[in-house]
Amino acid sequence: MRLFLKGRLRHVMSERESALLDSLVERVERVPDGTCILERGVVARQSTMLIDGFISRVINDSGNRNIVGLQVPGDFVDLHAFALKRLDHDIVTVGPSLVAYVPHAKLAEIVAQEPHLTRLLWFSTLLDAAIHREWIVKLEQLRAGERLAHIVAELWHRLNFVGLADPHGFNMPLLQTHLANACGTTAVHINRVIKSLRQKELLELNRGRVTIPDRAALEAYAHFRPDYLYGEGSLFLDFETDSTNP
Amino acid sequence: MRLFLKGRLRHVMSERESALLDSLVERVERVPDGTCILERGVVARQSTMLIDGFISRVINDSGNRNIVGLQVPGDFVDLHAFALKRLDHDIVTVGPSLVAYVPHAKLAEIVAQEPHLTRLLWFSTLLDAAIHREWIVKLEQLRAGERLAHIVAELWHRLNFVGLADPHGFNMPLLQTHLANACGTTAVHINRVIKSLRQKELLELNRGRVTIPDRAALEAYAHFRPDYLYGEGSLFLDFETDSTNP
DNA sequence: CCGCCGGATTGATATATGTTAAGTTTCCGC
DNA sequence: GCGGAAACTTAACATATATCAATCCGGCGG
Repeated sequence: MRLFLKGRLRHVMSERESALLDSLVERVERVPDGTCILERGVVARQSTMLIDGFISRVINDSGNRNIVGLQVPGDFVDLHAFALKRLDHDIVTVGPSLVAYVPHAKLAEIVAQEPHLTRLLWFSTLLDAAIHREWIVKLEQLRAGERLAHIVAELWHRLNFVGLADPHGFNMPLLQTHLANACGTTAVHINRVIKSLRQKELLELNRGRVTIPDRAALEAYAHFRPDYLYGEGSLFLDFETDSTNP
Repeated sequence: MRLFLKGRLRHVMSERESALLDSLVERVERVPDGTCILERGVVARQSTMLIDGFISRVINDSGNRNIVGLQVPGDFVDLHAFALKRLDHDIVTVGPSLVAYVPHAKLAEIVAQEPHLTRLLWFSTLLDAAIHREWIVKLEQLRAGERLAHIVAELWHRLNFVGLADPHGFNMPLLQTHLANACGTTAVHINRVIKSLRQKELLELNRGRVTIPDRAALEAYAHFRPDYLYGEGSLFLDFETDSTNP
């Protein structure tokens, strides 16, 4: 779990807290592509940390598989289920992944005894909410090409936080179908849009690999501003104000 | 603050906890229409409970005022700011409103001493996240008319939880411009869509008042399923499992 | 090596929505 | 009650995207 909040608030977590978090893991498991780890409406007794691979948040409606969020390594994917108990969406792997499970009983002990760590966990779930909000803006305001560029820009930054991006792109298991579902458009149209971005030399997309020739140009095209990701030195500066640290 | 989580988890909150929450309020204030209560990027030292009126979550981008969420009485609007410290969006009143402020220092004490109540507060922020996700689905999948119907259906349920809806509609200060910004469309188009819904007898929209002739029909049209709102008896059934209650 | 299959690509046509512009109604201060 | 601003309404036209249909391509099992 050493990737948890890396690039974000890792520095305000003490070594003791890090070790404590590690000790919560009950089981590590390799899961194949397309596995539903936690289903909408089912009572959850554990939450999942993503160690390797990609995970999508999916809401099914009248046959459509809408992707409402994407998770990368280091994300405490369904920590939401600790407070919500039953999720409103499915948690589905994209590509083979490695996950770690943390029982809710142990999280309850943390909440009872570790206010500072509790607040960090709470923070990490609200980070997801901030990302949701940016997706809403993206869907309200951008057109398909810009939406795709926005998702790619976001993924680059989030993967960069955990050391999985390089200056010219990153590896990614998402198919064009997934990207279409995440952009609120069709596979046919996302394909046309990819072609157009390729011609503009903003983006190259091959099986499993995204290439970004000029990241600044891509981000400008996507109206992307990274501050909502709460990376170190951006929106989040002074966590310790009126601290709950013991 | 007696409206907080009403219709949702109010029943798992003890009288002691309710009184404790009430005691956190430092100041109650009447604020006029269009006031920005908390601005993106500004360090927050208190959070706001909405007592009366409406509040919008707004993200400005290149001149557009995108509404990424709406809050109704009983909502602990910017509780997110307690864990995030700086918000990624603005909190803006729609119509004159009555709000109560809770200092973060007092919330920090709650986190340190009241694990059960902490978890309820955490829950309420994740409820916002669940609503964000449903908005994402709405924007990905529905067309403008269905989006508008969806927002109206959602508002009816949320207002109903706190006793502010009636069987045939509710009062609402949102202008057509607001609805357009929340549906990711233009004021001109939202107007066309309102006309069409009126003709279909699904919706009547006058200044300050929404009339719903046939709620079941409206919800069917909007593909609306209320379970993501975590009303009593829906997704959220057994909060006390592996409880943190002392 | 062949054939198959899932994913990617391209084309033609239909539809929803954006844009611009002009008019109408409602509200509110004077 | 009058004048003006703000909100709402309608129209004509431009464009992005959906839909339907066909083809292409690459990996993989036989």
